[in-house]
Amino acid sequence: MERRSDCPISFALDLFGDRWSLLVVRDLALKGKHSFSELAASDEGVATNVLSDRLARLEEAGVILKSRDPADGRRYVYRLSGAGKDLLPVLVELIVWSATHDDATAAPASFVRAAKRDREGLLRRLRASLDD
Amino acid sequence: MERRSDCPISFALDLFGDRWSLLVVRDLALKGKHSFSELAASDEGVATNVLSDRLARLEEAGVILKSRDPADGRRYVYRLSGAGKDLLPVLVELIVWSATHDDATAAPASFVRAAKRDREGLLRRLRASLDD
DNA sequence: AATTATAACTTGCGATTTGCAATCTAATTA
DNA sequence: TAATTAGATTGCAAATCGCAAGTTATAATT
Repeated sequence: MERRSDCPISFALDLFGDRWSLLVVRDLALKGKHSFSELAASDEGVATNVLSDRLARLEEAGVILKSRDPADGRRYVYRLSGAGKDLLPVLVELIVWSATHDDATAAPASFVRAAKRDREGLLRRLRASLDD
Repeated sequence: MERRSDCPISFALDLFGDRWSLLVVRDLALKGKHSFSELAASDEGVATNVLSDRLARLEEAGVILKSRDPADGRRYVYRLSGAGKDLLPVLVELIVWSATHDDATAAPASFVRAAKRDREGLLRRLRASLDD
């Protein structure tokens, strides 16, 4: 992907400005998914070629790490890198925005409340849950 | 656009999960642009048909407001709605992420510093600058 | 050992979306 | 009234999409 300008927002959109990349990050960050087949089974129904492409892009961009599953050689384990974990604040803000402006959203009320009242604490807890 | 699931992140991506929508929001929120031709002149070089489509989508979604320019009947004035202004935190987090993980980014250091040290204050100031 | 099943891709293909250039309409200016 | 400008539309090649089928490697079953 060619970088379109030196704008930081443009840079971020060059990496994950599409309808799928941040869903992969969401599943790794918030849903405890780690394998291709788990990621492929999302509610939104990613096509496997698209998932494969996004995983490769995100790995290339240093957002996710890919390693073999020591327990099953057919599997790979996908997890967030440091840069990937740093996307947690972005995810949280997207959740808050949708929870505020979309009536039909399924964001847990407790999550949204925590995001508004104790953002730092929530982020710390989310980060900690990824680090073990 | 058909909604893919009831997930709040998915909902947000259905609205602006592409390479251009948030650049339009950026230009309205942070660059003081208000007309089609100003938006079309962005560094990233949007095609006018794409810009036209994104403006229509964002207006339909209630993120931007479109009104005639009282001073020039050929022009329209585009500005952020309340929901659009609520995207400021998302933009800020994207800027912080890119500033942290992209060496070539052009994010003003003072902006990034403010975002990290006094997030609430920065958001308040940005919001205030949009409300007049 | 041979077969069957599973995980992660990859390929093929029609349909949609994109970017770019060339219009087009309406309003303004000369 | 002629030329210019703003915003949007159209045509078309190229890229990307979703879906289904195929491929390769590993694991489980018989």
